[in-house]
Amino acid sequence: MLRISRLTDYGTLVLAQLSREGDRPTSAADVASATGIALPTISKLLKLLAKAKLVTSTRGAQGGYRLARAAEDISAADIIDALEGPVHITECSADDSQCDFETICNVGNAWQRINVAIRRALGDISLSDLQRTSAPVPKFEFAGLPVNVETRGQKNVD
Amino acid sequence: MLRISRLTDYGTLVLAQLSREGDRPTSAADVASATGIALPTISKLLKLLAKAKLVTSTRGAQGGYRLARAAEDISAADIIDALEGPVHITECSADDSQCDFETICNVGNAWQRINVAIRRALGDISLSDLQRTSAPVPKFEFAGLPVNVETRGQKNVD
DNA sequence: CTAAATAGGACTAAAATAGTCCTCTTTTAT
DNA sequence: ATAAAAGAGGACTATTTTAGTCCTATTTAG
Repeated sequence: MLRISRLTDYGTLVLAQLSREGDRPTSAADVASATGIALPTISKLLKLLAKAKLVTSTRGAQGGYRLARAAEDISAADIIDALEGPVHITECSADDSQCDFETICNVGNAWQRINVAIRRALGDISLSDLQRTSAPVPKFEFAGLPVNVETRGQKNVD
Repeated sequence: MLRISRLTDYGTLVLAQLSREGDRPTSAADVASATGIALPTISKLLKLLAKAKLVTSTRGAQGGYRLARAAEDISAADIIDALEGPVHITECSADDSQCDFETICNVGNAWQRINVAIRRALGDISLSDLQRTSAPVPKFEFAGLPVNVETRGQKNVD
């Protein structure tokens, strides 16, 4: 649950790689060999990322891709939006959804609001944060009580 | 993305319904008619919720289900765990996973740590919070700056 | 003993996801 | 000019996940 797709995970690797390459265009093939992910998949990812304006492309020989802006200015939410499209935490969070249980549904919009909260938090985490091994992780608060997440030593969080 | 399955959404409705019924056992059929969800589906859900110890069951005539503990003591994370099982935000967050890119992977465990953070936050939201139409929603903080989520007026959060 | 329930699990259908491939266009270098 | 290197765009297939249904066994109240 609360899962990102594998493509999004790969996409993060791809962006991190481009970030390391700096300003020169890097071809999809180079990214593929640097990451170990199959070229067609990399290619697909880069096209999606380009469409989302997270990377810019240069065609032709010596062409390739590079980050459209600094790694600090690309958020986790940007990456997710680019690669997973407009998906909602529940079906009825969609604007045009026809929730059959609307009149019965007693949970109101709580899940949706949780979704908003999560997305906001993800908007504050940058690609460069993701790249740091000891990335600062968002601190959550609920009802005024901060929940410190930095507790380590738990390997499996289920 | 960051999606809960439809079953989890239904499951929340089911639990909310049991919460309203109070202490007397309610049959799957009654929950079905109260929520408008098909009986086989309700039945499946209640079995999963029972296995996860969120509801207790009484067999036989006049039997049914009731909440195993107060709505205040059932968290959003509990519900998700019960209905979605041990799923991780990325494949390599699983304890026993064999990540082929382990040596290359430069994103470290950031996504996993984000996952921990989100789950922690969800652990602090109770079923009774979910039931309140104007449920308090978790307040997220990042790098010391609180992000207030209560901004309304945005219909679609993509 | 019978009817009302849950328990458990097998099974099917539908949908989302991942991954591959093909053809076209653009650009650089010779 | 032209060939080669690259991205653009999209169609297509296979796999996996999810949702939903159904059947049979077991338990318990009356």
